[in-house]
Amino acid sequence: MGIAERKIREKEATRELILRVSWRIVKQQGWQSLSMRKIASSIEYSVPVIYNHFPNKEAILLAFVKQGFQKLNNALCGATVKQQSAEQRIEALAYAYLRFAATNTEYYQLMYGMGMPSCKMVRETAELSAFTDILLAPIRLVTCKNKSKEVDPLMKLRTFWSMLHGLVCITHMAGDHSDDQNKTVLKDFVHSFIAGIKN
Amino acid sequence: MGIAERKIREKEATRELILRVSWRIVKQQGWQSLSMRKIASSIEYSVPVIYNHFPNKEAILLAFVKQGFQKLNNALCGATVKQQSAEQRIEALAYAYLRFAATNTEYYQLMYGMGMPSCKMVRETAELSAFTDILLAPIRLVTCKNKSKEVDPLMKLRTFWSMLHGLVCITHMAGDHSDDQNKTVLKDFVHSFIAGIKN
DNA sequence: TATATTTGCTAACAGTGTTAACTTAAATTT
DNA sequence: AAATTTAAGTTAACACTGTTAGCAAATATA
Repeated sequence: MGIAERKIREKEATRELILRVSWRIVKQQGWQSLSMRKIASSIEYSVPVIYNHFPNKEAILLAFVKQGFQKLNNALCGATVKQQSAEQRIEALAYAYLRFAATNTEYYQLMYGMGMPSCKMVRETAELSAFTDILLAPIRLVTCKNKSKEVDPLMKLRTFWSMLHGLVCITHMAGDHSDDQNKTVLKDFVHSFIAGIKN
Repeated sequence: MGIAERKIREKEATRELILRVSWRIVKQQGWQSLSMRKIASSIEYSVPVIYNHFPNKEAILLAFVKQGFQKLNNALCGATVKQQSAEQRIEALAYAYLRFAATNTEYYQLMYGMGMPSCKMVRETAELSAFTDILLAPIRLVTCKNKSKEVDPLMKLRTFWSMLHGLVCITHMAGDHSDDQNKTVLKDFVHSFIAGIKN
């Protein structure tokens, strides 16, 4: 009996439809003004139908958070494979991170700006732990190589992440998307960061 | 005729009452659930009265943003006066910044988390330009001293601010308020930052 | 074909920010 | 002091928001 399967397929289809129209609304009007009624009218169903696919509005936004981290992870992975040394990889990661934040502002805002409920989220969502793993890998390589000083890779990860996110925030806030200054700041950052874990 | 003056005084009094009860609500229930009706019932007036003192709700929150930057500026100034060298001042600023963010989470969230309308705000609000001046002063001192390389103080300010804010964000997100790790990361940051502007 | 189940709808509840219209109180002018 | 003007504060509404209970219709199972 393929009926059940067809139903599952249909359900999945409308679920993705909801996400698709939601994303269109987010891009057009900002995620602040995404509403259940707007979604409902876009998918040409009544409002309660949405609740058959998502427990609440937050779950829809959370889906985008995960989607965003997946995209970010892909971008980061794509940036590392080309590089040879761990140091070059770290630098490439930093550039890729900033490029992602600059070109996917809606995603980035959702990923970080949603009132930061992330205390539990960091551990629970797979996409986020994958993200930290990607950043951690080349850091581990460098820290292991030089055993003169004992440096905690997890601490260095935090340093690196703080650096990147801070730069994105301030850049975003200044409304300055001329990458001139940013690249200089980033270069500055990355080089001193790498120097900090090497010696 | 002191009537007009008394009226001005009364008006100012209820304005401050609005801010006072609003802040109480923010601290108790979070700024997300601050509402005009809650404010109205707290001040024992009807809702439209609030609009005689503030054009809209955002203006109330903006008042807290300014208040927050004033408090931050005070904390930063208090931290610098004790220090002798510019390098020590920079380090003290960094610690004071993190301490402020840790102890005044509500303020910090409002100052940065309000959907970042700050594009115009950065230039327009006096408290923010005062803030940047405070950070900029010791940076300028160090950059001027060493004329071997030409470093842009404004760029270094961005680097410094990014560093601090990024660290606050990630710390906040991790829900980790044990200052052990943070202090190590911050020390790491500050030293490499100072090294970056010296040579 | 009759029964059970899922699906989708309308309408409502309890909120939100904001504002127009009206009443009451206060201050000014005659 | 009385009449008029001005300011203050109220109620009630508008247009939204997320969420859910109750009911009708379409579908799948027995």
